[in-house]
Amino acid sequence: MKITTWNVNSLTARLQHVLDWLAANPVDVLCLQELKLTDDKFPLEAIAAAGYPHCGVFGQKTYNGVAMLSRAPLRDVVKNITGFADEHSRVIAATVDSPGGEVRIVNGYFVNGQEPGSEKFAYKMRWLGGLNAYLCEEAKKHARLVLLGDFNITPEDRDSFDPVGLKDTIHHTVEEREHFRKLLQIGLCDTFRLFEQPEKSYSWWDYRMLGYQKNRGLRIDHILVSERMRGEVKACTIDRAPRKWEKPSDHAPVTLEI
DNA sequence: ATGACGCATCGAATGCGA
Repeated sequence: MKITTWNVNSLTARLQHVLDWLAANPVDVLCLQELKLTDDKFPLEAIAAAGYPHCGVFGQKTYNGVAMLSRAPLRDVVKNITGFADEHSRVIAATVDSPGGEVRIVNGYFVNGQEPGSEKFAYKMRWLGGLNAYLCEEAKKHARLVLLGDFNITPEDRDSFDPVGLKDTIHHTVEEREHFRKLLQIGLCDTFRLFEQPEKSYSWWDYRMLGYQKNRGLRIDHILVSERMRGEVKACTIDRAPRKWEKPSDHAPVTLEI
């Protein structure tokens, strides 16, 4: 079974890329972030025609918005973080059957935070606190749990192209990394690091200043799995191919194979 | 230090991303 996370930076602008990518990579579940559209504008028909008739959609105008596209039915779809009031559409969770039994998938578009010390950064910290409490409860209910999405956090220095120059800046602060570590303490593990990976592996590159061409990137899109699933993980890979296409998303898709 | 690129917004200049 394959599950993918991809921040598409507007599904309106990226629908053809999504369809092209799915045609070449027929994964079981595709989790999207930054739809930047309302539910009524979600291209259900085109996505169903591509083989994904089961969609959980939590859209929002202009910003944010997440969705889960699945070949198999989704059960118990829950939007946002239970117990944390949020104006933004940032999280969607659902249960799907897999060969190893059912899996609970939580798909998140984590808060960016803009700048340490800002009001947006304070919101990021509150949001991460809410997410952690929510996942503690989800972990109790679901032995097989996947948390994936755009975390907007580099877990370690090796996940950034310039950990020295960018020290303590957004995505690199001690506070953000502490929150990431607290997710691991629930029993989740960063599946990308279960395997040998190329040096300087990133999932996002700035549009500006030839970021991709110079591989000036960050690894901020992650797939974590619960303790129970750790032994099932066959691979976790970043697909850089669509980042080379015309008018790409600035993020690459990341795929878990179990 | 700033801006660079891209996307969205009732239509142009601005907010936001990371």
